[in-house]
Amino acid sequence: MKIQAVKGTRDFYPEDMARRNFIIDGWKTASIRNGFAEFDGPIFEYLAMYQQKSGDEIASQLFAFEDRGERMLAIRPEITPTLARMVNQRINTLPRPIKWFSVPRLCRAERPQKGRLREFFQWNVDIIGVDDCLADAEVIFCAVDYLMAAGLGSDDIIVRISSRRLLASLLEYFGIEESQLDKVYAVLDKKAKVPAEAFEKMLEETISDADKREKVLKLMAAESLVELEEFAGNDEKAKLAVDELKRLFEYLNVMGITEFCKFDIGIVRGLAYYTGIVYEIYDKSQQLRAICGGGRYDNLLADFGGPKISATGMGMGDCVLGIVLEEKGIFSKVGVYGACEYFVAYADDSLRNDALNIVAKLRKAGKVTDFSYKGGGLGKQLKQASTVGAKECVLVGQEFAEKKQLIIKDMASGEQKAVSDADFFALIKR
RNA sequence: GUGGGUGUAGCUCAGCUGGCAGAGCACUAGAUUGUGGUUCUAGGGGUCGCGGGUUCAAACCCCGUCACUCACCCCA
Repeated sequence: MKIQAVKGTRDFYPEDMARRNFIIDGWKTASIRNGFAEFDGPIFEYLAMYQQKSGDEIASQLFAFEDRGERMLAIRPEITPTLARMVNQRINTLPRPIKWFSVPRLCRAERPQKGRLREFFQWNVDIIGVDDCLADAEVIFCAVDYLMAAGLGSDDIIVRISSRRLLASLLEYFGIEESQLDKVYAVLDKKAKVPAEAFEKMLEETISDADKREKVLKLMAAESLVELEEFAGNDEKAKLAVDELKRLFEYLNVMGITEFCKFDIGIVRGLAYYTGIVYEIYDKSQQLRAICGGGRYDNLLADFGGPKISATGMGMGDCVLGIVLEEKGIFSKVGVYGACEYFVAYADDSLRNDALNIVAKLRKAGKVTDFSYKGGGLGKQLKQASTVGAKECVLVGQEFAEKKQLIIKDMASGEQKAVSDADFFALIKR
């Protein structure tokens, strides 16, 4: 019976693994550079933990199972609940602000499509215990800092930023009832995804009052914060929300990433738990789904039985990001075998043990070293050295047997020189 | 959950009106027993997704089925 990989999963052959590591190493380095500490939790948790937040409907998209103790468990579809659980458990002893990151492997039983699989990696960066939008600015900076380090610029990506609080207060100010907000959000979220006519029709079905609808349409056309101030009028809540956004953009400006950032009132995000600033990062071509999404979720810890402490964070999956890096040609620079520093080749089988001895010495000196099991002529071995991308070859030939001399060959230039093995290892050790 | 597309060598795919199962890349070996990348030559590798039907004859036509994939729905 031929077994194949499960739908929506990936096999990571060495060349794929090189790309995956390129992404994940970049994430970790950027996180640490920005002052975040790494955490992780178990790969499965109680099913109830995810149901509690997301409802039964979401449970059908979980990989859930029962263990032998009749516990209902689920493979983690996100790590935020685990983060909330872990922080709550030690809330009184953790120094604040809590700046944590994680790169969990996650599973969601959805229909796979471009940029979305059933198993993937997601970089999460969170700041807990800071009310000020400076924390939001720092999370955004961290994401942009990574993307820049990976080789993407403001011509490639855009951070679209809005505020749930602003939208909620303005909609309320317009006279839309609070109970209707979630439905309206769902429609507004479609603004950039459907044609203008279709959008207006959807809005018509949701908001019956033509006057209110007109206001909402005008609001959605707003392109700057200045315009929003006019909408807010004298409404205190709306003004506060606009002020917060203005402060956020000021921080982003001071941090020098304004060119990446754009106010976009169409950013709503489907997730119910966002409470304030929300944002998504997109490929500039806009052909792909979001690379990254995040925002403020001030009720999260409380929802999981903890104190009411504010939090903000973002998540970035490896699937869409991988497509973008591929399209921009960034992956082509990621080598698979590039690490091999020395390849030791021997001219004759009688020199094999000498070669092996040299291999061992090089490895003990910390050098990435390889050699041929088969031997069979220098030509063969040099070919193998090329295949594994060796930088230099150490040739062990008759001159080694006679006078302990090695030939060091630079594989890029082809130049080679003879040195005594004592000199060679003295050079290596420094 | 809905709709489209595709299943042929390890990979990417060609295969006409039904008539011996193909190419490129990759792999292995040789040209080259003390010098790699290039080149040339040869070789290995197939349940044509699976099951049934039509036919003298099916990768090709028909029916069914499975898998993958793309787009919707949804998106924590």
